[in-house]
Amino acid sequence: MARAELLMETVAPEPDGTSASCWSIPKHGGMRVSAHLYGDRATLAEVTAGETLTQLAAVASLPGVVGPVCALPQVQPGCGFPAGAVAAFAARAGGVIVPGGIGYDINCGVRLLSAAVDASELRPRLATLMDDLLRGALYAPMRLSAPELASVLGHGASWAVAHGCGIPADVDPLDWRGTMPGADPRLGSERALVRGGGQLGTLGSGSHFVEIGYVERILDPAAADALSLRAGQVTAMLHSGSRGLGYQVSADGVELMQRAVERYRIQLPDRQLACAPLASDEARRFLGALAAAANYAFANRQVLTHRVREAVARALAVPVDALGLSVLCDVPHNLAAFENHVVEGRALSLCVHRRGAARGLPAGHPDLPNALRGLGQPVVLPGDMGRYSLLLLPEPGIAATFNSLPHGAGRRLGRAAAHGRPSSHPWPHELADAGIEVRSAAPEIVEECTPDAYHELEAILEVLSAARLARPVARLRPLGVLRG
DNA sequence: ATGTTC
Repeated sequence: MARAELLMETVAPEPDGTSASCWSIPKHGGMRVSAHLYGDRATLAEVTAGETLTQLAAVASLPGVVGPVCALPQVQPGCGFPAGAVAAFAARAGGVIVPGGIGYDINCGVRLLSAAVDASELRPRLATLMDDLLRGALYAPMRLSAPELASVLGHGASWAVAHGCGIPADVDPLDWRGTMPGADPRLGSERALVRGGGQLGTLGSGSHFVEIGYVERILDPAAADALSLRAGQVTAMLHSGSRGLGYQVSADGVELMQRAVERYRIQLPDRQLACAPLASDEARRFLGALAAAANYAFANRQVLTHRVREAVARALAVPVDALGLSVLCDVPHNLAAFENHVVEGRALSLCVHRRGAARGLPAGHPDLPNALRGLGQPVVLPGDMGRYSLLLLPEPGIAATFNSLPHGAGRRLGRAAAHGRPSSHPWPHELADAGIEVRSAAPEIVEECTPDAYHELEAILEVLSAARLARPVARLRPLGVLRG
């Protein structure tokens, strides 16, 4: 059957009045649960044209899955498991852990900082700042001894704070306060340990970035006030993960699970969805390594935060303390974690996999720190470096996605497709004209980041608002971008 | 995403 015909038969607005912002893919073939797709008609058309629909159906057929499998607006085909998708599994129902449902960059995420200083103060020093960051934040690794690395893997962001990178309050807004529980510092792989020893405090390449910007517009004054956000103030956003260590843990995990699939005789629709029962020894080993790699990423973003603070302070010739550059949020988007959810009136402990998807806890959630209990968990939604990003707050409807949001604008064009663009698109000169300072070790990376390679954030926001997943609090505008 | 093929 042609894929378009399959979609015509299986995707339809729900009878209970679900709007065009959420589409249901009913169970068919081997699916154990339905899948929900959040998006406008254009998103639906993209999903129809590619592999995403098949991949969603494959994920929805895995053992112990608790529906619905959710596809967020920027969803795209991934390695077996779509990027921008969420799937939850119940250990008691034979649920599994799926390394492919986390992604190769374990606990890759985006952190947002906001400063007490105004953008007008920074603008004259911007070029100097970006040159400084290019030298100091892109690749300036800390060398860790084996015991030091073990401590990083066990303690995450707090290790970095205890070693001079930041202040204790930095970890307050972080999930698990920056220390994911259950970490096994042995990782189960010597190679992963070797790779981790020399990369802490490095940004990474590809889509990883540091962006210096400012609050362009407040969209929800009461929420912005509660977060001490005001128009004009300097922001810093950084996107980085667990580097070679996380990659190795993930690759080791896929290999481990491919053996587990045979051992437990799991029927797989796609080899890349290799998995093991959450109750198995294989899962126990992988989950320990996963938490350790997540902690490495938390520590990495903390070290990078320290580097950014030092560079901004140097640029303005003020002490670091005077910047008030505080952590507004730190949003992992490649992770799996055990969480309590209520599904069809039943309280369940679920292992929620978020691949290219953020977690956003709604107001009142018991896992929120006291300071955010009444407001909900702020989530930054990065756009592209020529336009803007958004700060969001979860809305009550977010329970429908297991408290998940998209992780950014998402690529519309592949990185290769963004190369060799016609001269009618004089990117990146447009950025210079707009006063945005771009730095990268590799010029072709900048070319890959042309705004037309990304989805419109506005269209994503419309879907999030219509589905009552989140509301916008502030719009952030870039001033300078360092691309890995 | 990734010492982009140990």
